[in-house]
Amino acid sequence: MDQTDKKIIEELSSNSRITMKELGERVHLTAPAAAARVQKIEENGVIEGYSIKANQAKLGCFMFTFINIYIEGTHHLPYLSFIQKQEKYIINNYKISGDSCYLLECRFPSNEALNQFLLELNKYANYKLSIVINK
Amino acid sequence: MDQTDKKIIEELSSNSRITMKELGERVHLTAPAAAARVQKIEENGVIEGYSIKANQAKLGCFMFTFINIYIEGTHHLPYLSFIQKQEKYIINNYKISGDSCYLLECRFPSNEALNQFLLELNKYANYKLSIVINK
DNA sequence: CTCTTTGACTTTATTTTCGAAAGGAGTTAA
DNA sequence: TTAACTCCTTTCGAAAATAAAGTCAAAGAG
Repeated sequence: MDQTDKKIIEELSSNSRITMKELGERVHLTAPAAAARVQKIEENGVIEGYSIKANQAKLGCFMFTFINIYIEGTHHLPYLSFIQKQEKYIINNYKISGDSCYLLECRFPSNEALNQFLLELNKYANYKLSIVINK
Repeated sequence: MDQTDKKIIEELSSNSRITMKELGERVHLTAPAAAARVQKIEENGVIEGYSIKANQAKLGCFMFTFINIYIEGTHHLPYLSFIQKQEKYIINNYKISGDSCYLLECRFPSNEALNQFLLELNKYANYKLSIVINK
């Protein structure tokens, strides 16, 4: 993991569909050399996958939210199995140290979907809702 | 934006370095047809970019945090210009409705970097720190 | 000091993919 | 019917990826 590898990760972060030839040029390598490095970085688990940045609003999900989860006592399992079933709304469930137990990153297609979700969620945990206005 | 387009976005979300030929096969199209659709989706702004999922811990950033930002009064500009200068640590700055004004998503390479950042941050805003233990 | 090994790179050659162009099928409307 | 449009496939030359072979420098052993 030298400077060239870091540059490769930087370049792929900003555009992962770049060709190996172009990537090579940007880090002063030939295409095969760049491809070999990328493969090694993948094998080391530093690159876990290739994805897109999608505009959620244009995909019909105009509500982007963070939900702090508060669970009394030590029975986290009912909550955890609940959110596993709700994967279509949930982007990430962070276990955190601090005020609350978890921080849920979610998106919803409508107010109704959000409302329904919160009603269900309330059976398992208390929450504090934050709606993202802007990035 | 029909079912095929949604499938394309799904496939590219899970692997954006897939070839147009393979993408086409997965959505029952030829390579040129798939490429044409992807281009349209890009032009519509639904796909904003192509990126990687990098393992932050293996990149040497073992502290992943959320920081709730509280600003008294209406002078957000000093804070906003401060975080623009701190881009190397900051993944996202969400403007939110709810308890706090902003939610900062950050990663730090060390406790010292975090400490230094918080000392600086405190000149512009009050905060509440949450450290991510697990995803 | 010389020989060998190793690792990272380049060069070359082959296979695969891309991307532009042309054309066909289905739909809509005059 | 014909024209215009959309969306697709087929075709083919250009570009990129990939595999294989060769180069070079550093490190270690005899």
